[in-house]
Amino acid sequence: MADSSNDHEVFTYFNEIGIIAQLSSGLFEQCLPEGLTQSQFSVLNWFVRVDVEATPGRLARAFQVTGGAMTNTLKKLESKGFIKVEPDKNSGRQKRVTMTRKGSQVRDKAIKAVAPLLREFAERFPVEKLRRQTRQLAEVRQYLDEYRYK
Amino acid sequence: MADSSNDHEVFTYFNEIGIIAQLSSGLFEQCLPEGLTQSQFSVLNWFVRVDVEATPGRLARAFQVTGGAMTNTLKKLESKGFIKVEPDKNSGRQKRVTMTRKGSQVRDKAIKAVAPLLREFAERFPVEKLRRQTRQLAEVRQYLDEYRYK
DNA sequence: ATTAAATAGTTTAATATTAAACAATATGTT
DNA sequence: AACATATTGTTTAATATTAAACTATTTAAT
Repeated sequence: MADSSNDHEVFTYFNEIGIIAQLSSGLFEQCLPEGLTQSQFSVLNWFVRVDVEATPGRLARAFQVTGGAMTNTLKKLESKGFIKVEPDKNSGRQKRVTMTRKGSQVRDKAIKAVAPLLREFAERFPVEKLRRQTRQLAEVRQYLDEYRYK
Repeated sequence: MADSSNDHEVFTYFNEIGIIAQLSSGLFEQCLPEGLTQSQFSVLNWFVRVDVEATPGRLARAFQVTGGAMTNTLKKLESKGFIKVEPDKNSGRQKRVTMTRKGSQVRDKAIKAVAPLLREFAERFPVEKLRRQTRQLAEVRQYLDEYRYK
């Protein structure tokens, strides 16, 4: 059977994706202001894209990291004054996380800092092509996301 | 201008890639035998795909990690008897790394362990489509790889 | 009502990684 | 030949992450 040669091609596919992820998040992180890490930025950005408030657990699930990792990230963000963490009035074990004005400003600043990279990239790779690829990638992402619960 | 909406689409593109990288390397690593990590496996696999011997520096460059990280990875592999690290006869500061027979066996075992995942994936995503995507991804990878030296 | 089980968040110990300092060796310049 | 510089690899301190133990609270079962 030709199966084992297919293996190699699937492997190569994921290999390319892995390298791109590494390179892009490296370039990306270099731009971030205020010593923001990728994960810290992601949390701030979440508050813009998804919802204005969250529990630590919801964020941990959203980014698929452990609770401990999220506790750590939130501590860093809180100590810089970018988020506020309060006890939930209705539930004694949950907490309520929100982004502060300052957090929102630094998120905007980060977006601006990263924009030139994105623009330059979009010049080289036309957005229509990118959009097509993104659609295909989304299918793959969805497949893998479901696969991990099997 | 419509530039800032383009930004968003480029961002989404890299976001999908980042998530796929995370999920796939997670699934992948779960399969690996002998407590091999992704980086350890990658080094063993390099000895099959690229060359039968290397210096630590060459490997560090190949995987784009720091020298310290490679030192650590090689120590782990050496302690399990999967590679051999010797001083280079011709150069006093370089070392010579090779894979042992045992290392080669465990690499083959890892490949077999991962194969079912790859097969199942290839059933859902036909290899011709994958190949096309891989070609596009390789262009992007190359672009980013050059970009980081600018 | 008690007790058992599940859930939310934190802490701890271990690991993989990086950046920076370091040691040893090689190369180049004068 | 002597000295400065570059290269190779390791070590150290710091960080981000995970898995597992733990605490506190809520929900479910009897």
